[in-house]
Amino acid sequence: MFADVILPLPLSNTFTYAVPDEMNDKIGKGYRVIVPFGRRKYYTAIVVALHENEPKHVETKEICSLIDYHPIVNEYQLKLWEWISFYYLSSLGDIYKAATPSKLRMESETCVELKKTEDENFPLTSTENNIITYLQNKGAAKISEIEKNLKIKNIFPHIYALTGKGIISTYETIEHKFKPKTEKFISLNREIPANDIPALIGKAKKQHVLFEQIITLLSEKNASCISREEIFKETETTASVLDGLIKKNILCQFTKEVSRIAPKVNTTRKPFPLSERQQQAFDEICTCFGNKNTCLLFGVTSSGKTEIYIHLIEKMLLEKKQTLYLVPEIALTTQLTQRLKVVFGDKLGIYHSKINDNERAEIWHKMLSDNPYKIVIGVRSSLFLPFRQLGLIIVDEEHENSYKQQQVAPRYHARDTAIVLAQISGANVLLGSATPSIESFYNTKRGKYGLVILSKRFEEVLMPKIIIENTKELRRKKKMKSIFSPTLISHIQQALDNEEQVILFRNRRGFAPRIECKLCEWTPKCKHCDVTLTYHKYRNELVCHYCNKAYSIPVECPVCHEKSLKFIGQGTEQVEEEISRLFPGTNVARMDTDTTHGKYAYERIISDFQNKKIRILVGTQMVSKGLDFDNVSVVGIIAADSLLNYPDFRSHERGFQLMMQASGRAGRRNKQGTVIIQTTQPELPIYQFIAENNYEGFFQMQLAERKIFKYPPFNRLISIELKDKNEQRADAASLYFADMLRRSLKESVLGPNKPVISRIRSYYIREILLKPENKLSAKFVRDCIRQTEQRLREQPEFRYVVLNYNVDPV
DNA sequence: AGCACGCCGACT
DNA sequence: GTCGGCGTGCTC
Repeated sequence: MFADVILPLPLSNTFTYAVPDEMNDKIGKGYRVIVPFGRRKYYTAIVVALHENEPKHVETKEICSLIDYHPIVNEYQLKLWEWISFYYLSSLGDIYKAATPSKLRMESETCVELKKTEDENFPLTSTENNIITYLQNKGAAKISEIEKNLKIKNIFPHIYALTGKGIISTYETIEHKFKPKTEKFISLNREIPANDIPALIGKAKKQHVLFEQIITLLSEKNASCISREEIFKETETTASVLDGLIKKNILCQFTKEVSRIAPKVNTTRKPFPLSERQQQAFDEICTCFGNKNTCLLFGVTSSGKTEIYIHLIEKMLLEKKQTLYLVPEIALTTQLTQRLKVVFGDKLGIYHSKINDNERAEIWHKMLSDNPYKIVIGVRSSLFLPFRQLGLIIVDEEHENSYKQQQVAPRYHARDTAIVLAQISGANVLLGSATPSIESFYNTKRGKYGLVILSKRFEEVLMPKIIIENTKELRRKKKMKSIFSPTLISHIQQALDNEEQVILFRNRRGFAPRIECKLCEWTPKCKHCDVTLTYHKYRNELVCHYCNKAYSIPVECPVCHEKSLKFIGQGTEQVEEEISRLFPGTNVARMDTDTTHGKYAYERIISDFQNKKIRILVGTQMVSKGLDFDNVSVVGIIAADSLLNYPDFRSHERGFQLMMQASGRAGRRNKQGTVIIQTTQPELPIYQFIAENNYEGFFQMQLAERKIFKYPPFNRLISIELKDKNEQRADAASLYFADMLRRSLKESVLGPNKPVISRIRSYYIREILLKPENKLSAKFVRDCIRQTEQRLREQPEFRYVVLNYNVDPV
């Protein structure tokens, strides 16, 4: 028998291995196996097919070992992988890597050991001697470990040389990366009668105290054992006192496997009853699922969407089906998870980027077990978990661009992938948003998705008042004394006087977007990327936001030697500084990627703001996402133009969503909030739509534009990126590619173009944009692309040009 | 992706 | 002469 397997490498094809006879009746689809690949590497592969067709032209190797007794990836998942690979033009290996926790994929490590000591017949180099000394001290060691500890670059030739001389030998080890977590537990020694204990402890006072405390703790918990950690937490004792009792055999210590994901608290409440309007929406959603797969819940901010989700999940539980609740990375806050946790307790699993890999593996195993999570709340990648009985996928904030993986393959969109996963597993999808994406709303218009609307805020909280400030006019009249308009300043003052809070937006981090020479307008750029550098005041450095390289501030202009350089534009840092200057003594905090690096930094800022320790919060888009504050009365958008001026057809959609979401932060019960938008182009229709809270109008305007310019949802979009360190080669390859592609896809091929940022990390980039009409089948378009890729690779000079596809870029 | 192999320039 | 860098090719 032969098995086709997927390897965790960016290779598009599967590889065929011979199944050893003794594995014949144990192996199956979705099982993990260890296979040799290449000269000396072993990988964890996934079996995707079993058959009897011996591959021609290549000799098969044998599978070394079978890891599982049950499939670790089910049929539904493999189907989903296939679809992603096809639709997003990515390799199965990349998908396998993105889908599974790395702890489930062990890899081989070559170890070396000493066979005999030095032989005079062979003189040794100094590096070789170092290796031998290391092995004499350590015994056997992994090659990677020697390489790291002795700081040897490219160690393999040395290892070969030593093997050749017969001094060392090598062997392979495969490490199980996933280790269950263990903790040390303490219990009483039942064999000693309670009466004897005081005598046994003798005159050790602290031990007496501790012993009594442990007895109390055990009876409180009604348990027979307690972890060491907990003893130290609950009492004032030290390890030596505890160990004293263990030594006297009064207490027993043992190791126990514990779960990393076990919930610490487990209180549950019943879901709150729905309001009349919520109940109506709930019923409409259920009816909609009767004849449609997907439904869009269009509900303004704080209209109580979450409570409706909770009731839908409850319904799924009754039907014994699982729910996946997808949220954008940034929105997965303790606020939301706590709210679900109190209702669903340990039926709920949480899956996001900050949990470590051991926890991920544990969640995966739990999903495979007989008692899987009934509900998983998670980010993009939780789509890949092994659900068994998926009934519902909720995609909250469905318009969020962060649902699309952009940087690395597979570049999939979680919302669209969720819809496919639901089709495969017979589930429904509920999309939720206050500002739906143009695509999704269009899909409701043409009847593909159902639509349910919640137009009132929960408990009659008023929609905020929106003021559009013309900063160009104000500047001309010399009324702008800072980066804030007088109206904004007076509103902030008023809010502070009323003990209310303020949020200020600036869609750019750093102090000033760039610096410029006063005389010749020279601007410093990154050496490796084609972008201007951003000035960060607190670090006193210029930083490239593409590759993160930092530069020191130039003393003078290298072109004209002028000594004075000026700052152009304002970033969040400058907004923070200005506000502190204008309102001295007020607590101001800044939230952007620079201030939220630590593990809890983000949470800390949020909770400080909630506890009103912070009065004014300055930040990038981060502050607009999925947070509920009940005391914010003023939201200021400092430079709205910068949201709209991107050379991208989606910039207005994004700007609209961002400003609407930001407005949603303002307002509290019984009091209308105020949103102040500062712009130099108040005449743009988008501002009118925002001020009137008119989504439909904005949607119609966008739709008309997209139709004219052939953008989604009327045409599809695939961006093809070609990269090379040699600019001429990048040019030639992209021209060749575009010409070849035009033969089959004609005028839907645009470019090649030099992108706005045409060089990143020393790679020259060219972009070809494909706008195939909707009537062309996805298969036809992808076949054309794959064929063209093959032609390109047949040209020797283009073999190593880097090629990336981005299907449905956002 | 890794890793080997082969070619080339540059140092003890 | 050998060390280390980089281009090329292959992995069932």
